[in-house]
Amino acid sequence: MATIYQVSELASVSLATVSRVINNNARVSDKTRQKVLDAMAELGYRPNSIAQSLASNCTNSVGILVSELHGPFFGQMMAGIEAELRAAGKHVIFTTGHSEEDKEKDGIDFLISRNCDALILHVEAVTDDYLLELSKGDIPVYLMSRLVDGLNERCISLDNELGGYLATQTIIEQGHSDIAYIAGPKFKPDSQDRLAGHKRALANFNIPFNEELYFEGDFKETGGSDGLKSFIEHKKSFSALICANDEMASGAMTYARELGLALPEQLSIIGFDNIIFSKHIHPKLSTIDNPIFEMGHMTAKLVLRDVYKKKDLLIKHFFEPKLIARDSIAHLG
Amino acid sequence: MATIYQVSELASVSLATVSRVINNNARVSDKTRQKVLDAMAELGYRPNSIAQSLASNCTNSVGILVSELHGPFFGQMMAGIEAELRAAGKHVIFTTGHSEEDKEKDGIDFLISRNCDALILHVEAVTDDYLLELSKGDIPVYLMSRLVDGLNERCISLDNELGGYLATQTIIEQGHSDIAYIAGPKFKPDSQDRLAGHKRALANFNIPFNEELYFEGDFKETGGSDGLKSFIEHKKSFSALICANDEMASGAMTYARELGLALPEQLSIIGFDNIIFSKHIHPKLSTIDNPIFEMGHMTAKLVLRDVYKKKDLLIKHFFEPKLIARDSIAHLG
DNA sequence: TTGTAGGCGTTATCAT
DNA sequence: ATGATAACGCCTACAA
Repeated sequence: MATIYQVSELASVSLATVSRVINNNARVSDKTRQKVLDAMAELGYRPNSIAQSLASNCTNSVGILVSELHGPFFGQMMAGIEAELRAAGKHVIFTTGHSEEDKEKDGIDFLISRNCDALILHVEAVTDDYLLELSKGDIPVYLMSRLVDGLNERCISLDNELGGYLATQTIIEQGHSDIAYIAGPKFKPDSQDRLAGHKRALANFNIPFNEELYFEGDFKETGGSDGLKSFIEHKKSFSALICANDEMASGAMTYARELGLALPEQLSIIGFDNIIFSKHIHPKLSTIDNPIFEMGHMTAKLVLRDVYKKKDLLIKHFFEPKLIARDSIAHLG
Repeated sequence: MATIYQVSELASVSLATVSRVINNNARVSDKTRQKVLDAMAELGYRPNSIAQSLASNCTNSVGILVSELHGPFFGQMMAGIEAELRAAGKHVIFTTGHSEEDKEKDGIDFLISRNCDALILHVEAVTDDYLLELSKGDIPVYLMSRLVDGLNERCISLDNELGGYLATQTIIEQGHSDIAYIAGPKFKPDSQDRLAGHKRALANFNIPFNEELYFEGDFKETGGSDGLKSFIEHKKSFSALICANDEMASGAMTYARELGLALPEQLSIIGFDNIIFSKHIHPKLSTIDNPIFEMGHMTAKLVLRDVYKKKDLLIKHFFEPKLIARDSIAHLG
């Protein structure tokens, strides 16, 4: 591999001049520049990015922590981030936190040790205090789908409360009042906010919240089936089921069908996230759109603006969910 | 940030000694080691991985190129790779190729420029010759789901031909002989092999291959619906549909239902890949299992063994697909 | 076992 | 506009 030194020799100029044409951040005469360019071409020279990083203290890489690498939700999120960053020549190091505090911290340490220029985190288990502390460090930290007081400028998030409200409102407006709710894990902010929205909608329509029609799921298919099973075993009666994400809605549907329930006639279901597959579930799932791909884009833009000093980037910190009405809700009465 | 030099001062030893305890690759007396360890702790020292990389010519990072970051297939693949590599302290840089030759090459260049220790590629558009040439370079290249002559030791792949055979055999054994086939894009090796298996099975059972019941899809939901639509518009008659992946099967099912077809009674469908959602499709999709998560693991192990010289790693280069029988195939006659 | 010193390939600050 | 030269933080012969 050719080095900058060999290029400078072949072009009969100094090291510094070659560096200047590489970064083109200082005036170099056209003649000299051409000589250098030719020499680089002849040698097939490529700058060594590691050496560049060491000397410039900038690695051009941003570390991303997601809960899982697979799954429709994180897939969209990563795709959004990568597309934007890659176009700017930055690269992206992914790691996982699996929604567990230790693993999240471990992942963050891992990313820090790689000298990332910035961190984009989708963390769920770690405390706000930890994040506040982390933000005092050398590496700027950005948060997706999580709002931390004092870090507002570093957060890109969805109005989950509104989403929760919307879902419940939709169900109520179709005439339902016996409504079951399968939430996500209690400790996750997304779960809490969606549930809060649900309760606000109920209150708004004067429907009491019924603990017996509440189940804490896991945001996976099993959460949906387990929840529905639990309601049924306890002989609860309800005409509609709200699931805090589409995967649980999907699990619930599969289970409902095993029970022989006609969907949506005997049970209306609504999900949350609008993952790609939700329109291929039968009946097509009504859900709340979560623009996670756009949010990924936006977070990347935020990093580009703040860390890499790109100009003219419009940042939107809050995204509004909206209803996607399909076929999984029946009108009652 | 503390440097190795400050640690050496505080511990009153030389730079070299500190380096030795960091890498513990040379004998250091327990007393000295402890002094150094204490000093590191006191300063909150962390080695600068960039400097380590420059000096040692090893970045501890492996570059991964996938077609897409989202999607159930690549999600599983990435998760498999990351889990294994992360456990070994290596990090992982992802980028995308979008199944287009230019973008794939571009992605590979991008990865190379980051001095990855190895490349794991899932490329579909680039030629074999290009890969052969690439392999002559400094960075070892590993291939997933693609077999290139001369690079066999660097490939981890699935017997797609067998999978294609299995799918078709299953359908035939249920009494079907009018069988439509929606393939993946022609240029993708996976598509070609699955189709080859399909044809072999037909031949084996003395069923002629019917061009009119063949459609080239795109491996996405739309491919399935478009294919089915095309068959129907041309008034072809068939009782079973084989899709070269689950996403197309899902798209086809959704469309079939829009047409009012009873599934599986009026149309049997089988997919390929066994993505997570396939069991939540209604009727539950029969399909061919593609152990892509395990293949990701295995590829990572291969890199660990060959590039990072880990011992005792058993490598399996070929994976066999197997049938997952569920509810989307009806017995005929 | 421990220390010395040169090198890894750049960037960046001075001069000139 | 161009050239010396000192960082950047670490690894690794080689020497002691």
